This record gives sequence, C-alpha cells and structure tokens, in this order.
Amino acid sequence: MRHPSTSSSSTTAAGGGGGGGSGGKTNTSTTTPCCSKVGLKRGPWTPEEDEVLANYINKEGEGRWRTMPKRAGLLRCGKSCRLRWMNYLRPNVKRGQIAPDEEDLILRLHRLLGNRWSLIAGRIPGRTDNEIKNYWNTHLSKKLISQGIDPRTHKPLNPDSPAEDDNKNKLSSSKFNQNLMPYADQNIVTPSLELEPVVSSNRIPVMNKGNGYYYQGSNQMLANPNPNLPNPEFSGLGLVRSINNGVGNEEDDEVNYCTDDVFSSFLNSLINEDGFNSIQHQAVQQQQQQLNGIVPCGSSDPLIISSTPTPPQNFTFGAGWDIAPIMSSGSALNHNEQLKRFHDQVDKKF
DNA sequence: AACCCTATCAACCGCCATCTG
DNA sequence: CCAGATGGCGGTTGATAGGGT
Repeated sequence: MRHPSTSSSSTTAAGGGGGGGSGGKTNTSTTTPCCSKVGLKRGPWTPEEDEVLANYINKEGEGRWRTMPKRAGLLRCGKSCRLRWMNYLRPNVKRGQIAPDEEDLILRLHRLLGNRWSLIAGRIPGRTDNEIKNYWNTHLSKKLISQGIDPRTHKPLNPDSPAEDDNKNKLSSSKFNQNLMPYADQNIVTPSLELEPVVSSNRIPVMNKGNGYYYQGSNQMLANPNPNLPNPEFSGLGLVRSINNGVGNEEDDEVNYCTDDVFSSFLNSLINEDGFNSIQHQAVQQQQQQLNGIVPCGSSDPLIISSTPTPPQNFTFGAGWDIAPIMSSGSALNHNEQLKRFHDQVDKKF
C-alpha cells in the first residue's frame, strides 16, 4: 500500500493522476484555458511546490486560482493548485485512518445524499470530499457488498428481502429509482394524508411538516456497523447537532431564512433516524424486559421512548424549502417523483 | 529475486453552476 | 440578457506499495 504521507511528496517522474474521466456527461471538444497543460507541470507535487503554494496562500489567501500559479511562481494549472490546497495543504485537513464513528457517519450521509461527496465531507470535520470518495470506493462499498447491501442504493442485493416488501412494489421497477436516482435512501416514503404516522417495523416517521410526515423506510438498511457506538448526535463528537437546533421559528420563516442550518438540521433528523431506530429497538427491548420483570418501568434517558415513537415535533423547513407540496396528501405524485423533487431542492440549495 | 496481483489514493478530467463585466 | 471566466464537483485513472507465489 502506498503511505498517504509519502506518496504526494514523491519526486518521481510524471505520472500521478489519471487520465481523467468523462464524468458520464456529454463530451465536448471545448476546453477551458486551465485545462490546456502546455508547459505546465503535472503529476505529484514536490515538497518545494507545496511550500511555495502554502506560503503564497498563507500570505495572499485563497481564491483566484486561475491566476494564482503564475503569481505564486508555480508551473501548475489553477485547478491543480486548488486541489492540492484543498485536499492536502489546507490547515485542519485530517489524514489517517477513518475512525469508526466517522465511517458510521459517512454511511449515514451517503444513504441520505448519495455520491454528494462534498456535502458529506462538509459534515465530517477535517475530511475532504476526495478522501471520503476514495474511502467509500475502496472500503465502504466493498464492505456493504460483503454484507449483501447494494452500496449504491443501500438496499439488499437480494431483491426478495422481506424488509423490502412494504415498498418493493412501488419502487423496485422504477427506472428512476434504479438508474436516475443514485441517491441512496429510496425507501423514504411520503405518505398521503390519510395515513397516520403509524409505526411499523419498516416505516418510521422521522419528521413532520404541516400535513405531512416524513417516513423512513426499511430500518434494516445501514445497520450501525458498530452498535456499541453511540449515535454521533449524542456522543459528544460534535459531528452533528441536535435536531432541536432545527426547530424552525417563525422569525426564521418570516425572513425567508433558509440556510445551511435549516438543511443541516433536517439532515440531522434523517441521519439520526438510525439512532431513532436504535432507540425504538431499545424501547422494544425495554418493554420486553419489563414484561419479564427485569427492569423497572421508565427511563431516565429522555430519548428513550416508552411505547410508540413520535416524530420530532415542530420541525420545519425555512421558507425556502418547498417541502409542503412534496409532502402534500393531495399530490398525485408518486413516491419517486416526490423524492426526486426533494433531491432537486437539495440540489438547488447546495 | 522476480514477477504478478490487488489495494490505495493523489491527481487528473470534463461538466456544470455561479460570478462578473 | 449574454458571454466568458472562474470555482467546484463527481467520476476516473494510474503510479505506487505491499503481499502472494
């Protein structure tokens, strides 16, 4: 294996980066000036180059990448400088082993966001999108596959899994679901109004907004790889904030306040759905134990629910989130379309 | 020792959204 | 409103390290 801290300092001849992918997009012959590498150095950065770049940015600040190399005296293209800074030289970039709690969070976030590496990285301090992407491709996707889970959809590779039955008919044949929607959590269900927020084994209300409850589908997806680990929310890791932070107040709504915090809180609510499921599981266990006379009724932990879990109350999006129509009972939209609209809004916001 | 295979990850690419004039 | 410039993103590549034969 290549040691992370040494490879980039390699002074070996050109090589390093790959030939570049198509990105799956329409190929055009146009190239930006930055992409023309005439006379520019490529491949691994040398310690000298790193020093020059770091010194320059520390003095002049980030930005204006296109012209930076010239100003800094580097024979690199702006993109290369930016990438090097963002992924390696920038302060606070954490390297080394991904901790189990980070891995857990990556899994949760990927289930919710799909391959939105920058969004995922934005919620894991010190980790870059490139690093997370690499870790996903080299570790986590294989890990999921070995567990019989499709890393792209976070659904069982075996389509006959009983956990799927509830939504299978609605989802499995969807081309949108299979191809157009790499986002992972395709079991999110937006029920119609007449549906009460009834909790079943695989349909958990996560949040509500106005008329609609937001359901989380199969709870067997993304089993916590380390059940002994607390949910980051409650672990003091500071990786995610409490959902209570996301309680939308009228003030915010009035000023059309739709910020990262709003989305962040919403995301947290989704992330913590796993914790929610875990809590539910604990509750079931507790009830069982109570029936067996093992433990006294009640729990000092306010997060431990007693019987029927209730969705987080009072959660709201900022005004910029047009979630109500998505959740609307009268909507003729099927689930996939609703979910797609939600993701579209995610895209628009971020 | 030499070769092969696999895993890793830095760096590259094209595309797209946003910014700016 | 438009066009060009710029920044940022996700997909992909390939050099390298290390283990196996």
